[in-house]
Amino acid sequence: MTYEIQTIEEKWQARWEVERVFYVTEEPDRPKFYNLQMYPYPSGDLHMGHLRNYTYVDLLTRYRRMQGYNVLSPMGWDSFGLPAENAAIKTGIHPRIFTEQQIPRMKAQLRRLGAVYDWDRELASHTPEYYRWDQWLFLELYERGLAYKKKARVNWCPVDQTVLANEQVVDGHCERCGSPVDGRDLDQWFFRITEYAQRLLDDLAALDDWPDRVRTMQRNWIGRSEGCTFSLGVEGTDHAFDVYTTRPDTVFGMTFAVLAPEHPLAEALISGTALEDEARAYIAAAGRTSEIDRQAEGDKTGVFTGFHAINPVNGGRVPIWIADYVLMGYGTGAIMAVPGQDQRDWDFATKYGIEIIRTVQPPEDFEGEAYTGDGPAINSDFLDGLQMAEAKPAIISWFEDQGRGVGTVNFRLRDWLISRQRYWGCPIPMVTCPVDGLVPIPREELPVIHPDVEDYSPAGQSPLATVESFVNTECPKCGGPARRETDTMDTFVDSSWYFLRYADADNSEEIFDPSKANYWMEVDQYVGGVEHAVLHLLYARFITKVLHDMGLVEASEPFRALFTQGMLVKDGAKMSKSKGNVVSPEEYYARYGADAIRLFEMFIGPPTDDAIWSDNGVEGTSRFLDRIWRMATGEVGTIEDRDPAAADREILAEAHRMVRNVTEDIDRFSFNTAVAHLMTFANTLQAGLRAGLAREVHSEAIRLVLLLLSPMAPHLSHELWERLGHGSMLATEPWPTWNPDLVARDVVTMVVQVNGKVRDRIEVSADIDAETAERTALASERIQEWVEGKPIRKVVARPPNIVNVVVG
RNA sequence: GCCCGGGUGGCGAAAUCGGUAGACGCUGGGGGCUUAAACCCCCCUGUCCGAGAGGACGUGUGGGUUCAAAUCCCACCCCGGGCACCA
Repeated sequence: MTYEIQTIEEKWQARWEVERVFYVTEEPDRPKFYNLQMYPYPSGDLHMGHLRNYTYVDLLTRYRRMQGYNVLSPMGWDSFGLPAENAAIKTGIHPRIFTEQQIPRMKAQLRRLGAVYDWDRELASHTPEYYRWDQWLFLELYERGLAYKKKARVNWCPVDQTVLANEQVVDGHCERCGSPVDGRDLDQWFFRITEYAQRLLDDLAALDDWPDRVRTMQRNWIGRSEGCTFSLGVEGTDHAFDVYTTRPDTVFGMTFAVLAPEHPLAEALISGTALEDEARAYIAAAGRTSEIDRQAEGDKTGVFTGFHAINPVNGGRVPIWIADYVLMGYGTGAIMAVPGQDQRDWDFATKYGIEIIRTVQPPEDFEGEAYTGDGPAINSDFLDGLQMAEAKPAIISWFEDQGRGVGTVNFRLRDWLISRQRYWGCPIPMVTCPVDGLVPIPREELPVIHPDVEDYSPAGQSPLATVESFVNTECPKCGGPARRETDTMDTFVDSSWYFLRYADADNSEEIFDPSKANYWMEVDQYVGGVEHAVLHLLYARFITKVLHDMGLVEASEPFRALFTQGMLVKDGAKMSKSKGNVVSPEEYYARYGADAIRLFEMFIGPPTDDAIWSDNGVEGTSRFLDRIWRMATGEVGTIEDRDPAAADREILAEAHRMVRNVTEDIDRFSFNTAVAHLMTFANTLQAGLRAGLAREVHSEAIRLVLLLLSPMAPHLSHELWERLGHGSMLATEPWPTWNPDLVARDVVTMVVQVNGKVRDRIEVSADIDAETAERTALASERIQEWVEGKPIRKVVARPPNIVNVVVG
């Protein structure tokens, strides 16, 4: 080893910190760049997969800094949550103690990688200084009617013993622990995200620096649909119920109607009838089944109520059924069933022998299933002959004229359930008073600190409920005895505004100073995993819009550009502690140093793709860095004190091409090819040095290499920069520019094809015109051999790159 | 089922606008340096034919458009992800 990696890395890590190179304040006259990674849970140990992501962000921080931006790159901890709590249950150690042991370890590991942050802005969501503003935010939402408590069927994780938001249920299983989720009816707190559904949908359109994939996922999750809600009367009673449909044009084909088992009318209708027992048994069975078990498509069940509804368009009698394929939580919890035009209704009708009427003309030979395609309408009276796009507005107008229905919009997005029956989260600042009902804690009493408990184990209710001194309190309104809310908030509440807090992390008077937030927001580049596409990223957009509406921040979207990095894969699985396939960086730090690891992580493949870890890849980037060191320090070839010759000037031109290529590649997040361009130039430079290189060209080439390398391999670049006598700190140097005159080529290789196959390559002047190119190509002996004896049909010349001769 | 991605050497990959397929790196092979080894340096490394010059083939499969297709169009196969009884 020609240099002491460990010593150098420690030296520069210390200097960046001591000289506060990456600590920033608002400077209104400078362009700012807010560079942010999703703040991590402080798990303690970083593996190679984490390092990849931290390196991307650090690279961008350093790159934008050199480009002259006032770069904010803060770091903090998503420190509430289940891992600390589960550790506490096992060991009895307080989650706070556990968490606060992990944080310094994580910090040390980030420093070890050479990642730089403005640590003055460090925050941790488990601290009262932070979560008092969660509570403040909750109260603001409560007062605006955006936080409310209601009894609802919720997703219950039997292992974690807590409720989950819809977004946290994946394939019917708990997103965290993977166990199957049950249904439960509980009194829970919700945030009214549905009120923002349309805005959350509309504003997606402007987020064009987000991956389409994420935008599509959010669009689907929000799930806007346009249709019609109309009322069905129940024959022989005063009852009526609303149904929602996206296909009102098929209303003439309704042959039955369905109520969800939980629909209030279901109980009212069956009560006291002959079918009562059977129907009640069905409803009870459905109630025990979770929504997940109900999702067995094709195996639909239901029970007839004995009642009929009247079709408003033609007075037809249709039976009313109760079936669990209709969900109470969407639309009106009741539907008109049109088996001819809807496959689910078709399946149900077929099973129970219900009549099927087609109201849209299916293609010839189409039978045996519902036809869901476009018109023309048939069997539909005044709609006959219309296509779907004409029939829908026509029938909606008819309903509206009759006063029986109205065009409506529905969203699949449900309100965000934020209550959690767990200890290690932010307490909800509310009390329940027997006199005054739900009463908010006054703001001046915040934060509501959660007390220590004996037992962290969840038991169907929050462990906080076992602490009498916490639960029993006074009503802030009447002073009488009252009970505190013992649920805590979903940790996604913490993470839905932390990026605003970074703008003003120490503020003890307000959640943040709007003028500071307005300087830094929006986040210019956000980096994180795609797994948050409909969780964190949707919640953060929602809360940002609420804070915008409160007048606290001008931005109505939090993240201008989003970059979702791929995962690191080993042995066919994502690198993770639970899979037992993590590669610890320690050994690699010791053998190759942080720079070689960073460079390999950048070189391994496209950053948005998953990448497969290979043990000897670091070897390659380490060799490259060693070579740079030797070339910079004059250990390779000969450096000659003379004026540059043609060969030297060509190497300088190549250096400038490297500057252009690397810059353009970093700008388009193609870090792997940026590294490749540095390697390509190193090969050129090495050949030049072996042949003998003019000193001034050597110096300039090395200067450019170090500037370009510094965001990726900062330690080695800084050390060489200093040793070569530059008095400045490399990190604060301006990013290099390239000279277009040098980059331009005088002579290029022109490819000559015959019938599309490459037959010759000719060196030509770069400004060759089409006619000369054609003449030159045809003059080539090799081309003449291929053309000989055949008529030339056509010559396509695209100077200076290609000429294609078409013969025969 | 619907909606997105993707499929290129032994491996990771590149090809930014339809214009030299395989840059760069890894692995492997040959050679140099060395008493020897490591490091380092040079050469080769898509498949097939050929002593070589060179030629044929080649980007999941089958068609098509074009002077020219990894790239565009149609159909299909496979892999990954998202949504999924949302009326």
